[in-house]
Amino acid sequence: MGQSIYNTAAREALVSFLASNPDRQFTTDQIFESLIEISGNKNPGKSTIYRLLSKLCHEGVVQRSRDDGANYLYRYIEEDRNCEGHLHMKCLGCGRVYHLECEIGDELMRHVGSEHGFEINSGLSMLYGECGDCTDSKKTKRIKK
Amino acid sequence: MGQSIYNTAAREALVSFLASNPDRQFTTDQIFESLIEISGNKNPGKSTIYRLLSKLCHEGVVQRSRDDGANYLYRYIEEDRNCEGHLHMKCLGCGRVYHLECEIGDELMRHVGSEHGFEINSGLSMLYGECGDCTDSKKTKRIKK
DNA sequence: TTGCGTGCAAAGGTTTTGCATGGCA
DNA sequence: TGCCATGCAAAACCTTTGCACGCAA
Repeated sequence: MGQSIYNTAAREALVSFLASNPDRQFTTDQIFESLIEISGNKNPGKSTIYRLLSKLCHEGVVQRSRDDGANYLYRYIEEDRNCEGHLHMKCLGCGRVYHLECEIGDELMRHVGSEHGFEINSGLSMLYGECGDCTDSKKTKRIKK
Repeated sequence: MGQSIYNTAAREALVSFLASNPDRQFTTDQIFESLIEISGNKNPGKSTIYRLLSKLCHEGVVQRSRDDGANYLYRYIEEDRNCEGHLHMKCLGCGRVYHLECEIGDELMRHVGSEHGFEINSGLSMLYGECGDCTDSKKTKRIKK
């Protein structure tokens, strides 16, 4: 039924790149450029990357999403992490995704479910904002002026 | 400085359609088809719709966003409603957007800000899931079988 | 009458697909 | 050896833009 997966150079390069940045999302262009840096002149072609990303999504290795921006975003899903149960927050400054593994998140989902009749799918939901690192670096810049 | 706005048939048709569904998001294709139904053979062209939607976003009348899906989504912003302060939940079944104007949402944003250093932008954030109406209709269908 | 709005067609950019070849198991 | 993967180019798709004409104010 399911097709077998071949371990090729392109697949390995892509997965290892994404896996080394598990809390970041990348556009396809960012992926292309990064793989050129890593693989040199033997980098995989664009259609290969598109096809691999599509397969990895089906395999549950990678999550595809989209901002308000133009293009798709891909993020590696850590194997030992079940992201189904908690909410995520994405920093609009640096693009990092933070896991809200905290009682307040569960509480919100429970409350919304029981009081408002709305069952939140935490895996698909995303809160956008600015993380502490980015807020701090902005402050630093402001002081420097 | 700012350009003046002309009240044309196309603009009126588009705004009145979106305004009559303030809690729904539409793709451009859905908008095209709806305007054809409403306006008949004198419906506005696609480029006009695209240009109008772009202008309406700048005017703050419409909000543009994107799901995991392929295309842009547009939603009318109710005039008497300030959506900056609260979170939104979108039903994956019917596409409606619900406003979480509730203490628990504020609490989560405060907590995340003070405890995790992450400042949530509520206007851009979206929680996905299934609303009560859709859950109920599923149950009904199940019983009917 | 002025300047914005409109429609058509063409261009632009991203993603997908067809086909012949290459490579893993 | 049998499939799957790859690369190139072409196609498909959504969105934007140029240009001439139409229309609101």
